[in-house]
Amino acid sequence: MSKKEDILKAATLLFATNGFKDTSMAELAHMTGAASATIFYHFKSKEELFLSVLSSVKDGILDEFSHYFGEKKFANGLEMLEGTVSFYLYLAGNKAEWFLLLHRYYPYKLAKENNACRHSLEDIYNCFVDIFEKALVQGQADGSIGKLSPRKTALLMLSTVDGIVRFKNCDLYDAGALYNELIATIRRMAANRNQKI
Amino acid sequence: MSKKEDILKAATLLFATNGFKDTSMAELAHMTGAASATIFYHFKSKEELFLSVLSSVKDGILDEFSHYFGEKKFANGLEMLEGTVSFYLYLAGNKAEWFLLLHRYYPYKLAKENNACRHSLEDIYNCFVDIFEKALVQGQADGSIGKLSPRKTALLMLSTVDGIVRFKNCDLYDAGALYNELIATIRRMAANRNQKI
DNA sequence: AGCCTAACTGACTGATCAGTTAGTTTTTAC
DNA sequence: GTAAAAACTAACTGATCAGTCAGTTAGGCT
Repeated sequence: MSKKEDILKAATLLFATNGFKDTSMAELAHMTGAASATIFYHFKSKEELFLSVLSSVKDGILDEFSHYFGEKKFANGLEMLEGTVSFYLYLAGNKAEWFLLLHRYYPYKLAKENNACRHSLEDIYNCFVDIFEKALVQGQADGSIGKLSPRKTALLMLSTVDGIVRFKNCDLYDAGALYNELIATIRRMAANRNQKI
Repeated sequence: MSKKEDILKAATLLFATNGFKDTSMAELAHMTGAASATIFYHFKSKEELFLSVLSSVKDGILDEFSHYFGEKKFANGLEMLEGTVSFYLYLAGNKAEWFLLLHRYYPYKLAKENNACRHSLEDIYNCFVDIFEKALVQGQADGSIGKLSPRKTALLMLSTVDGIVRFKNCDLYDAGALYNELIATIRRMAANRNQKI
């Protein structure tokens, strides 16, 4: 792996665990075995480094979801919905640093004045919401899911699942212990009242 | 108001909007018209100031909820549940700085090594979850809410509502536009399948 | 008045930080 | 082989920061 990639990977971890301001370029340099000037050779400023990190996280998330939903086939919309929740939780455990980063306030604050940052965040959240929405639309077509606004319900479901991930990342509550209830709740949220579920 | 209270109030706003590290004692001093040494006279360190802020936020939240639920009477558990969601959203708008602070990562990180911080956060989240749980238990008793684990469902509902508030605070999605859908979703989550809702 | 204490302050300090400069080493291309 | 370009670095800088110190001021009590 190139030194630039090393730096990006270490920076992702540091920004995720310590935040933007609490990550020092000296610390990052020491961690990667590079001189701090090397970091400024590859990334012109700390903020640009952060933007690169966020962009690579965006690429990672979009890749992961497109791979999962490219291979996996679902019997109906409700099953796709459950698959989405499961995969979101799996990813939040497997790539914890991505979600830690997204659960910090700094990216959203930066997004207010920086277009690149805003676009990365929009891509990420659109990816999340779109998949929930697709499952809901499919489920309404095949009858496994009841009548409701797909976009808004997708947002509410993302809110629920992401909230649980945040609770876990903040050490407030254990996500694993809530898994069964979460799936059951999502089913109830999507319930088609015309059939037994 | 005493200067100490002035400092605490301004610090709450600054910590909420800029975070811990990005709030400078000099800025806080200038904002309150005090010398920076005055802040250190009242609070022995920046961290202790933050703990005082968090503790006062905790007191504020506990007060607000105890007043609301002390006065208000509900016909049944389901109505209490809706009242809880509405009041949570109202408070998130009216006391935005409290929720901005709670949606930052710093408090949770500090909580891992500081008992006072951990206890404040526990008090706040127990208050939230307890009220949702109480509504669910009452609703199960009066038949307005179906059979489900009250504690876990309370957590999931808090996760949904708080997630929406976070989306709003991060400028991702508008909470107001989702209000009707949110209430409808909460009703579906709590649904008693034995009766029309 | 005199005294005590709590509230407050201006001026300072040492540490840390992001970023620069001027230069060296390594890789690439011919 | 060599020249140019890319990768890298040690040493430095100016700014900012939390926190200190040596005092001054204001108000209550006898």
